[in-house]
Amino acid sequence: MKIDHDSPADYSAQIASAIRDSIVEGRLIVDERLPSEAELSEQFEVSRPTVREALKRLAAQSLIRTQRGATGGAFVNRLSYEAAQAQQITTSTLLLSMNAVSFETACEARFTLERACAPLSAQRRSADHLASMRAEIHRQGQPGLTDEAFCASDVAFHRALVDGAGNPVLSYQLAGAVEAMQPLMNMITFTARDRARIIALHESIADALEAAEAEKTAAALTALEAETQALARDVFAARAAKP
Amino acid sequence: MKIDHDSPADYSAQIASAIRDSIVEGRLIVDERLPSEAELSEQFEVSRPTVREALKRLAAQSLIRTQRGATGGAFVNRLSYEAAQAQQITTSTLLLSMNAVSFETACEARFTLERACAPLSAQRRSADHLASMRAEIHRQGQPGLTDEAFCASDVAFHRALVDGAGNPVLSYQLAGAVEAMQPLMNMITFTARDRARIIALHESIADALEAAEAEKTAAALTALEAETQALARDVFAARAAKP
DNA sequence: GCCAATCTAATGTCAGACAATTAGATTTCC
DNA sequence: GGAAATCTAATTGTCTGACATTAGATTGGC
Repeated sequence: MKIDHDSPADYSAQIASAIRDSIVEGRLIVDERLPSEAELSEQFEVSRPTVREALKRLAAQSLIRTQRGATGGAFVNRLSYEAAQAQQITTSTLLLSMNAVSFETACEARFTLERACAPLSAQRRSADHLASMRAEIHRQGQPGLTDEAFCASDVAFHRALVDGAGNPVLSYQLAGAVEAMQPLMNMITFTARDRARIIALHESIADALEAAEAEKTAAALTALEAETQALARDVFAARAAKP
Repeated sequence: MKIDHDSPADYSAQIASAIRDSIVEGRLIVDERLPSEAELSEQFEVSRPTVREALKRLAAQSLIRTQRGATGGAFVNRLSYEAAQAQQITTSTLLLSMNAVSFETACEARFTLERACAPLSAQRRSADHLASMRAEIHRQGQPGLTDEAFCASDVAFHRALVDGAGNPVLSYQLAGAVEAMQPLMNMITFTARDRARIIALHESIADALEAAEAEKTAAALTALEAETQALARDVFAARAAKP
């Protein structure tokens, strides 16, 4: 492993790339220990701080973890579903907030993906998932709930729906889509009547899943999407009218 | 912005978190310039190398970019769809390769998500998307194509299908699901007969999209999923039988 | 007024040092 | 002889101070 000392790119970026490739392509396996920083700096013919910057880049992506002490060092990290989801959510949230993505587009994407889970979830959801969903529905009906808390509960409800599909890869993929919508949803003010309609739709979703009816679940999700889109249109129209 | 000098966590990690939060929560907006490294090291009361490690962590997530020169510095980066997709793909690929995810689970997730795109894609796909799909189908029929190239073309075909839905958020979300399957697909050896069956299904998908028939598209995708799963089962069974 | 040389502020890199942490080896005491 | 305490070595985390490199801003000459 060498780097190009004539390349315009930073050494630390090159080194990080080289190591990342080794991991992705399997030359470095999970839990394997990388050479110490001193050894790496010799191998790549750069100073230790430069190597360290490269390692920090990899640590930021959860590709490695570091440990201090005698038998310490940098180890190839097993990327857990948890860590991957967290990254997904951060990336998705930023993508939406920084690119003036319309509420409509994001909402469409989210509900399209959720509808995809409906058949699997109707077939496989456990009693636990149903219980979670019912609990969130109950919470959503509590008086005095802030809009933010209402949205958070909405997200929890939908994540239970997705998890019900019993496919961890699917859960991971959808985490970003569901969670990243929350900041957008938080821009909406929900009247009591709005909440009642949403809760009713949540109930019909939970009922359909309990009855293992995929079609009805998908239909209810479509209705909820329409409701959400209409709500957002009204809010944004009102805001545009009198700023 | 201060850090906790008594915390067990690395300073550089704390600093990176503090700045990341500022970006996510909108206190730092796109293209805004961060204080110089020297100023940051004063603010946080740490040395410059420590600040630099923190900045490299953020750069690894494409949250900031740095520029040298007199008016240089670190700037909040607009997270582009491209960069976000690239991250998504890396994360998804690693997640699958490191967690012994079964072919079955990954394949199910991928096709479930793709089926979700079928209605939108049938409605909105442009001539360009159809042309891309036809071109990939043609390539897949070429004799002498390696298995790897066949898989790559398969991925390109499916990405065209997803892009046809005309929702960039959806395209971004699915990029990971589609691309991360490639290494798993590459473990399969495709006989001429296998390829012919897959190509026929690709053609029926393209036909259905051209005719704007959402149901048929979804059905063809389901058939392709069944075909792929069967193929994988055979390959893995044969490999288990005589290692 | 325009162009080239210079200035300047910022990041990129280096060298060397010390502190903190931790596992394992060694020693000491019972 | 065994267990607890201590020591040692390896490694990461951090600091200081310096120099190199880059690219915009400034200034001077014509």
